[in-house]
Amino acid sequence: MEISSHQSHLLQQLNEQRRQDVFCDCSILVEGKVFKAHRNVLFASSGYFKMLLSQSSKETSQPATATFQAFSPDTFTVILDFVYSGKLSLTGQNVIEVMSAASFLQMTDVISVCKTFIKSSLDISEKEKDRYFSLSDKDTSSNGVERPSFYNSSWQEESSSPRSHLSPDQGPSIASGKLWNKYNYHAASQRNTQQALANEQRKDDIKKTKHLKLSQPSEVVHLKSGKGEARTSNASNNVSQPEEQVQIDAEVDSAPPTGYQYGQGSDTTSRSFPDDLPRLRFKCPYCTHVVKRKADLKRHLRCHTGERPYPCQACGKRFSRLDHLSSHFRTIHQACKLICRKCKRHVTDLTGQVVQEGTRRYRLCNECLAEAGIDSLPVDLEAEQHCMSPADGDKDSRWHLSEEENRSYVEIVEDGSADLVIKQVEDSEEEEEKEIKPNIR
DNA sequence: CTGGGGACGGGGCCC
DNA sequence: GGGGCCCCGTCCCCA
Repeated sequence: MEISSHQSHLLQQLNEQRRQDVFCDCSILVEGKVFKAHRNVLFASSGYFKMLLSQSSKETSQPATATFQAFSPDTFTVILDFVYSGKLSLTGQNVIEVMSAASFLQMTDVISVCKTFIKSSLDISEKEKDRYFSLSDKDTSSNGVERPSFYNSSWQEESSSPRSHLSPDQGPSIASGKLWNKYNYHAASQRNTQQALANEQRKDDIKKTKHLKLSQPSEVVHLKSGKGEARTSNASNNVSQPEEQVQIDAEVDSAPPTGYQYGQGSDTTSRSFPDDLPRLRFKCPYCTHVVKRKADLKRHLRCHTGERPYPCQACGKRFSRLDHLSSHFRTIHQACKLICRKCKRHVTDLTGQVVQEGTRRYRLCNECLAEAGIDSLPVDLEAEQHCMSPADGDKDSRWHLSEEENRSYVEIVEDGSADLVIKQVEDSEEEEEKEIKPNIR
């Protein structure tokens, strides 16, 4: 017979004990603020504490102490409240730091919840989501491509040293292995619930995976994109992880590095920062990347979550960043490069024309145009209309041309290629920008 | 095999 | 502080 209320009652009691400092045998110092807790509870809730406390378990007579300055007391309050109540008080303001702290403390459940929170908070209109998902649905069943896992190494890098002497074969400690499996489970289930990624995404993922497998910089530590991920993929080869971590942090905390220790040497229980260390960094919970601004982290997180909130209205391709979309749009659909695609010569409005191929546009100089013999072909408005339609057929996301632009069109369709259209260059590029930009959001 | 084009991630700057 | 934009480096694909 099972009494369902027992667990919550027990947790309530423990929480009560914590509040009243009864039987608390553990102190956590976060930026000067002391939190009291029970080592049993911490041990059961956090991979970090599990490691930490198992390390100091021999000295149970001594009250355990941990010091953190990697996150704020407010953040730790949220974490600790979760530990003792199962309730996570997330807000748009604290989610990044809570996730970062959870990552440090190896609390995969919290990370998962934060992830979900961030996903749902990302500024994606429902319409776009629907579009995205309808695109993705086609491919859901076949989306068997495993996305690279980044947390594994993050764990190992952040698991400050007690187990770092393990040989690569041994992999993470038993505890971490557990966590890792659990995390995989979450990641997989989340992937299912958040819908599969579109074809394009899959392709990118495959690319990433390939990339990860190819890159094996085992010693050099970079904070650059790709490298960090590559390193994370190389988790089995992590004998030098602690050193890397130190190097990363030294690099990250460009402010006086002296006195800043993180997971090295025997002092695994504390991280000492200079008091005046500027808190100008946001650590990615998935990899070792650290950025200066929260907005940059938000941007960076998309490369892990696969979020692509910016669809190209012309071809349907989705981008994780608006500037990449803009760049793509200018390059592919606006023929912004004043270079003849064939002879690579500089072209102007007078010396060249814009050629359209499907939704793609580029420039050709008049000579190459004549050479190609496509200046005497009939106009095919229907084909033009067709190729102007967005790839996914979303009527609301038409990418239109300005009235002026349409007026100035001289569309010529090449024989056998219904998509080839030529437009006389007016080079009202600034106007094009004005006209089209609002649509690319 | 190689070079070009495009995608993409990071950093920095400006507003 | 955040968004937008630009530049740069890297990677991948393809002709």
